[in-house]
Amino acid sequence: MIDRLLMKLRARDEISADEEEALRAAVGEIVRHPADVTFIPAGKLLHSSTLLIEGLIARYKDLSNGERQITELHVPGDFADLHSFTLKFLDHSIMTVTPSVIVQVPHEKLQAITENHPHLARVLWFMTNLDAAIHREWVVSLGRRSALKRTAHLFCELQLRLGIAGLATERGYALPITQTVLAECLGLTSVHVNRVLKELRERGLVEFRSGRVTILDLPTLRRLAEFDPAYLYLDKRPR
Amino acid sequence: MIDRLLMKLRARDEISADEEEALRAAVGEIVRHPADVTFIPAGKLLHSSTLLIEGLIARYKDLSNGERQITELHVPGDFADLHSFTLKFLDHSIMTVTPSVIVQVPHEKLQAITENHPHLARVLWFMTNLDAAIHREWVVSLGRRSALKRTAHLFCELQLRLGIAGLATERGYALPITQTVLAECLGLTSVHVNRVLKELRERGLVEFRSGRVTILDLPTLRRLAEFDPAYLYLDKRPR
DNA sequence: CGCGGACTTGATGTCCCTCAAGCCGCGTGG
DNA sequence: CCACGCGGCTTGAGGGACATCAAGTCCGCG
Repeated sequence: MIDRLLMKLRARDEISADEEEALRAAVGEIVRHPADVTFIPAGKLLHSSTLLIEGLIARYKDLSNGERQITELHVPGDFADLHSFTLKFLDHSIMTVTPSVIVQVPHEKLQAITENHPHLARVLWFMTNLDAAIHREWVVSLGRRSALKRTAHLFCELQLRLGIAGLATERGYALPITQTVLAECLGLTSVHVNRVLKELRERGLVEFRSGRVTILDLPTLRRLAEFDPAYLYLDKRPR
Repeated sequence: MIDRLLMKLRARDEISADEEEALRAAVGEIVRHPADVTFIPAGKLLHSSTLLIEGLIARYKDLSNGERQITELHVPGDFADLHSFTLKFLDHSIMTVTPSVIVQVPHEKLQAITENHPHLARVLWFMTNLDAAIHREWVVSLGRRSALKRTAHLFCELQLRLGIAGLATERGYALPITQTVLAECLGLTSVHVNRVLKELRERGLVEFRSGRVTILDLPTLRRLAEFDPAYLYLDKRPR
């Protein structure tokens, strides 16, 4: 059940059998949500963190004019709100993008981990810092990259992150989301996302159709996006 | 020396005398840097974290065309790279924006804190999560707010964050940076920042001149920016 | 006194938004 | 079985926000 989490962690650091056991012992029962459900509203007091097992979920903020900005897209193996352990409530909401399977990890179990497994605690801290690194890359994309490069960059990021979880190859991956959701990630309108997707397709770089990303030319796609995976910290050194 | 850090922490949680002592014992010697110096380049292996005592420093990423995006602006009392404790190296660089005074906190001292002061460790973890929350708000600004609102929002954010450190009032604060640096925070050109500043001034909301932000009408400024300070977590509850 | 960096302003250009229409696939119900 | 509605996708025309290019001003400093 926590296999994808372990894959994600072990892509960055050693996790002992003992630590693995501690993680397994920490997870609660399985919960299923249909698509498009906000299951954690901003500001709500939280007592557990959400580990995504299957599906796609998004962190987002609403604006007064009804627009929405997604601040991070989560893939299986991600903690969607590990940071709620120290924050207690969130400044943003969390919704399912596709039908999803999650498990809850009570904060008291996390607390126990911080007390009994200092290295694992550091790894968990690292995971929240990894989210922050992803945020920073999105800041750069939104601030300085054109719509085309920004979209290409997101496809590159998801290819790597899903790849770690065993859910993507160099050829592509399932991404069953609408162009509107994509637009909410990219700070664009769905109309413009549509035009950008057309151009990426016509350039022979990547195709996004019927819930699937098909990568046609990864090297060129990465060059276009100026994609440097360093921010995903996919090296293995002690944390 | 770490007074502003303590102010920042105590705006969010109780810090015991014991914990205060542990923090004081952790800081190394004082270092001074002139303005506009990158003292932590991206990718460099780090063995200590940087606490800003005086001045302004920025986290930023360079792009291939020579442009730059600042991902966070740090004020006195902020750790600029507390996250390097778990990341080991950074995905971005850190530079001084104004002449600055910093102290280094060796990672081994942070490690000792995590082992001997679990609550303080949680507070430090919280601090890195607070940075992530600020990143998210910048994502929202860059993705969905107009240049005018975005600029107003940044002035509101800095007013609060500097206020906690005792460096701002409701009337304004020192911000000795150029319009170009402001533009690098806001994902704009300095030319357009200039026009935006003019409009904010003419609307009677805020004035930015000769290194100082003078707030003329804080309530209206906040309303324009749709500024909701929840993301700065300025309530006091146990972490 | 002259130089350079920061700021300011105007003219023009472009990227992306807005508005609008049409299409397609799918589920629902007569 | 087809009509219809609806959400998602697609495309065109026009507009607006911000970028680019280009001067020119202001001011501190050697």
